[in-house]
Amino acid sequence: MRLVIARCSVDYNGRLDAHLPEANRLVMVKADGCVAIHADGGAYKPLNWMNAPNTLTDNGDHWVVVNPKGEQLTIHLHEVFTDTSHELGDDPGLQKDGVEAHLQELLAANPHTIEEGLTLVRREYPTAIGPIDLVCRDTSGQVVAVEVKRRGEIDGVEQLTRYIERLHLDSSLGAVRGVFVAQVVKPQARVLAESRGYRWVEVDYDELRGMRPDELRLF
Amino acid sequence: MRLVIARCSVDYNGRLDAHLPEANRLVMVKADGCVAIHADGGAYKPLNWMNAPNTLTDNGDHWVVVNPKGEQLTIHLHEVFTDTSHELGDDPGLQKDGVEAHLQELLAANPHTIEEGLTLVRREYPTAIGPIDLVCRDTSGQVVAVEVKRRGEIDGVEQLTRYIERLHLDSSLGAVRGVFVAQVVKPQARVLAESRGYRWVEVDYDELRGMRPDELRLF
DNA sequence: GACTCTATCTCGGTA
DNA sequence: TACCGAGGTAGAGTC
Repeated sequence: MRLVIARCSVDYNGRLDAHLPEANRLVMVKADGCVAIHADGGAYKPLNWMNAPNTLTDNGDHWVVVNPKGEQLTIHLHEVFTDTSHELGDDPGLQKDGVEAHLQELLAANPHTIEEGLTLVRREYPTAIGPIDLVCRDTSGQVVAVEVKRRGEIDGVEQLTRYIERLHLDSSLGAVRGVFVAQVVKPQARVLAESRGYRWVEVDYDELRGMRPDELRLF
Repeated sequence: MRLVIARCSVDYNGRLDAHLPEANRLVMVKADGCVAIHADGGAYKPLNWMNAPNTLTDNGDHWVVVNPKGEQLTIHLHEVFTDTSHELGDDPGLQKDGVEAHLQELLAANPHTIEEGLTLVRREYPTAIGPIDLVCRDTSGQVVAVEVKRRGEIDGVEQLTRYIERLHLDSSLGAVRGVFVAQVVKPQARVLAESRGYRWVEVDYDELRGMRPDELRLF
């Protein structure tokens, strides 16, 4: 990793055009070739960047970084304060817990928390346009398509709509009902879900995590 | 900006739980307090981070960063290789050109480029499910809902569909027609737009930019 | 390679 | 502040 502290100006021409006036910044070049220009604030996102794969040409007072798509980043170095390099080696990577996949697992193990009497038919039910998070049956035997989100927003309802359209093509399933499940369902998503005739349900992640899968046998 | 190169391990507990095993990395602390841990690869995104506002407690061999929401980042420093600080000062910020907002402005000033005789009723027309980019009237007086995208893809057509559904609830507007506008309309989006009965139009950004708003008086 | 969907998305705007 | 939509979204997984 190469770290350059410099007074610089930057131009990006690619998916859009962007310009950075002259100022002091950090230019970071990683081992995989990707380049990022950081100001001394503004979260983790750099002001400008170019991801790998790319080619960096060092012309002394300015660097030109181009990628195979023809996007171009030009860094003018007006004054270099420090320029250091460090060997970091490979990274073992991040271990995550608590993302949507986990929520979906918990709900698959406890479908009654979505709706009393609901039983799981299949998780990741395959369709031509992608897998449906959960397919269940209710107490009356009707098929219920469930879309799970961590945060329930409008495009999740669109997703559910596409899946239900798809299931309706399969006449063997009969009428299919939709349920939209999330930790939080946003107002706009509620309106849209209701207008499409879907129930929406908010679930508590921590409560679910505390449950044993066999709790459903109590019902 | 403080830059620490160190062998470290990291734990994040907040919106999810995440753990980074011991390895050599860059720890970046910006003037606004935000912290980012970078490996020597993997684009510009850090492995772990904590945005401002937060408070950093330096306990020597480990740092604890907490934010007002109760999220917590713990950085264990097993071996520090370098630890440098740099005064960068404020950044003038990025100037962007060519984003959707700009395209929408240009089209609002020149609705006739979407369709001859079209006149603007309102930009960012409010509905319960979000604002419609442009609402216009055509020469026959019919209301036309316009969705503007930089890149015309399928979800833009879905968005337009939702808006038109919504406008149909308002009987005072009469029948509403839809037009999908983008610099490039992808094949799948064309098909979907046509099947829903919407026109789609590709516009030239550079040409629009060269226009004066008063050009529409010529028509 | 193209498509789909998640994300500690980030970021900016607005009510 | 919360909510909503755009993004040079990036990145992972699947087909």
